[in-house]
Amino acid sequence: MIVNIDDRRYNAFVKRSLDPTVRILQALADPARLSIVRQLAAEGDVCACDLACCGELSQPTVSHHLRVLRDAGVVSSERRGTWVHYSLMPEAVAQLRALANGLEPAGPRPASELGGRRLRVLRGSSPTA
Amino acid sequence: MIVNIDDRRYNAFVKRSLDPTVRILQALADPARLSIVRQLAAEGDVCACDLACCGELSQPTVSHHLRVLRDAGVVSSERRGTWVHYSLMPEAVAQLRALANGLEPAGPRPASELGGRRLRVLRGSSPTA
DNA sequence: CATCTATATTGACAATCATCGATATAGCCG
DNA sequence: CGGCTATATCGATGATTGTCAATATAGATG
Repeated sequence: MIVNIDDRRYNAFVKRSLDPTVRILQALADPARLSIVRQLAAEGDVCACDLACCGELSQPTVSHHLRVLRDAGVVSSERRGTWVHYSLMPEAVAQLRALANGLEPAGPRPASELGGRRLRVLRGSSPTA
Repeated sequence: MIVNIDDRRYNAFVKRSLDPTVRILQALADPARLSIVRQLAAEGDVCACDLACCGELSQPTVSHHLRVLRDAGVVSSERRGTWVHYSLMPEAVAQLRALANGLEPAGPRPASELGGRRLRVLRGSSPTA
């Protein structure tokens, strides 16, 4: 495979598309989409035509947001006749909760435990000292 | 104030910048920034020069990400001599946890309870019927 | 089949973003 | 002061995104 971009950009690209937690966060990081997700959480199973954000955004835009959410695994869709009903995927919520848990007060620990390395060897004393 | 954009775009703009939860999600929705935040959660108080992502990204890019995180209230910074130490803000984690809690299994409820409205009045039977 | 409604797709466009190199600022030390 | 290190800012650039109007698709119904 021949790629015309340098390794840094390529690594950033791969990283961006692969981490499922980042995919979920990206899907939620929009006011309209977060609003949709909140409504789905509150009402459980909502027809696309009943989404509140429809009042502010055009129909194609809402459809686009729903696709982003589905592609990220945040919502699932089911066709019922003419209508399409959307619901929140519990796995996505679990993933979000897991993230919040993982960010919880691990508290400061001596850096020596963690084997951290820095860019260059420093002359003076370590900043952690 | 004279604005040259239509109301929809303006509302979207206002919404985007105001909701603090969205601001936090936007800050976290990047592989490099999530990696930084995870390292801060694990190590508690990290000098910028000890951030692992420094190995993959240029120094200005890391600095940019740290600014985004600080502007969103996700991290705080403290200068110690030559170095700047970053740490996670507990309020941001709490906000994330609150979001996950709010998205928890509210379960399906009859739409009539919620007073939902739809775009147009339908001819046939309601999709929720 | 014809028509209507709900939803999705396409194509375009402006805005935002992630990234970098170059450069500036700030603190340490000899 | 002068050089060195750590960090921030600037300016540019290519990629991504949010939005819309126009159009297409799909199911129901007459």
